Amino acid sequence: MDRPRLGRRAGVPVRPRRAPPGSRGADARRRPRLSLLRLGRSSRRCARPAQAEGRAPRYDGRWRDRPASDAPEGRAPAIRLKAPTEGETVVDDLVQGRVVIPNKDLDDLVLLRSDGTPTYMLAVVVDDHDMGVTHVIRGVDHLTNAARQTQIYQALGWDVPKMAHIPLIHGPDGAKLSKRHGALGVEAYREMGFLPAALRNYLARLGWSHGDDEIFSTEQAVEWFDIGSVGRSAARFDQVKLSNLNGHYMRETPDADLLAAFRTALPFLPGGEAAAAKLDATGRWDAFALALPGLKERAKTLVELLDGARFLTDERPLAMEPAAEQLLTPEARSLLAATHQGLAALPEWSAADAEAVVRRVAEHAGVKLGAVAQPLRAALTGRKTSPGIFDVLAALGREESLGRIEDQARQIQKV
RNA sequence: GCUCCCAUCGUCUAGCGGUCUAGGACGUCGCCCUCUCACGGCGAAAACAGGGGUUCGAGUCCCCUUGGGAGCGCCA
Repeated sequence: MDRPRLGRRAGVPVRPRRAPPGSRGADARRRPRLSLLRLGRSSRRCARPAQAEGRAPRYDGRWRDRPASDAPEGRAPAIRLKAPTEGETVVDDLVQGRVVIPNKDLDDLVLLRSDGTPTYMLAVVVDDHDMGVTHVIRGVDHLTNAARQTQIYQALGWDVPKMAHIPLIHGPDGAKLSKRHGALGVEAYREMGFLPAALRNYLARLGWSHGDDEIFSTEQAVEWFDIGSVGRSAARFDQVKLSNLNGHYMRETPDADLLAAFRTALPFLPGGEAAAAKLDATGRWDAFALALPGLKERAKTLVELLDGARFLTDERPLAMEPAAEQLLTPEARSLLAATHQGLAALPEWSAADAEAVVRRVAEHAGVKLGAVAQPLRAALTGRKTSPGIFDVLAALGREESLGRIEDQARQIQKV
């Protein structure tokens, strides 16, 4: 099989940074191969003359061509690669194309520290070679490293694996993604209520495309993906678009599956623990399941879903949002009283039957449906917006619904 | 400073010399649907960074400018 073998992700160490001197790891890694290298050695202090001018410090090669016998006594030297000074090093990159770096700009990198432990550059090369890694895919920030590592491969006489350096993702403001600019771990996206499939879909589309396809499953992405169609320019992370995509996924996910996803994500959502406890204690999960179709239509994230479902666990008497309070005029309250009467007489409790009652109340009063539905929404949810009011009625159930309506209708007397 | 990379609507992108009066998606703005908010439907505004070439013909190829980005540790 010609399956690509990928090594560690860039930046993720596979072993302790510094293996204890004499440990197997460090030793095994430096003993046999280094004899193959053309080595330079260096003094401990590397000159940093140009720092003040803003130029990066480079090894000046002071020990490069001197015999080992010249080395000062009692000083542990670092071992550097004796890199070519002429010509150029070529990285044939699957994404970046043919990248040519002049050798004069690459200095002799350290292979072994003065304490004998290998550096990242050496370790990666040796490791990848030992593991039979065929493809190295990482961010463009490693492009220069690719050239340096290529030099090590060449010095060792090993085949260079295929390289692909993909663009970095930038923040919404165009600055590079940093801790301050939204560089977050996956857990953060879970806490924000994003579905894994939606996040994968969004991320896949960043810097890569398959014609005009915007929404595709992970399986399709795997099938379609082609490293060659990865672009070379950096993309900005757009959380609004992620949200839109997530909303799409929520709507498309079958209720049972979404419910399961919600339950597993709940402990990670802000206030989720408390909400879960409440849902468990009040036995309102059934109501939640009933309301889910209407709820998911209105939510872009699981966090919004949770918020939308709050009316299910709120307890009587409901706290009214100011906007909802305004809906409850004296006229509205008397309409609620009439609605309560009609609803209470219902032999069956269903969304359809409730709708018939409410429409009849509106008709008799000579008002539009909204004039009854809006106050009803306020009474039932304490808010100005919610899923369809008949679905709310159905989800809440007869007893709770009538109780909440009564709470508000009753206040007519007080006015 | 040196080296390398990038450049199409606000954003993600399609485009791989003629099919581009530049397509799609998110966002924005209208209209419709409607018990609210959403969803959905319809429609609109919105881009080839600038300048030189090459070519019968350039968003597509080359060069320069400008603007972004990355790298330049005995860090990974």
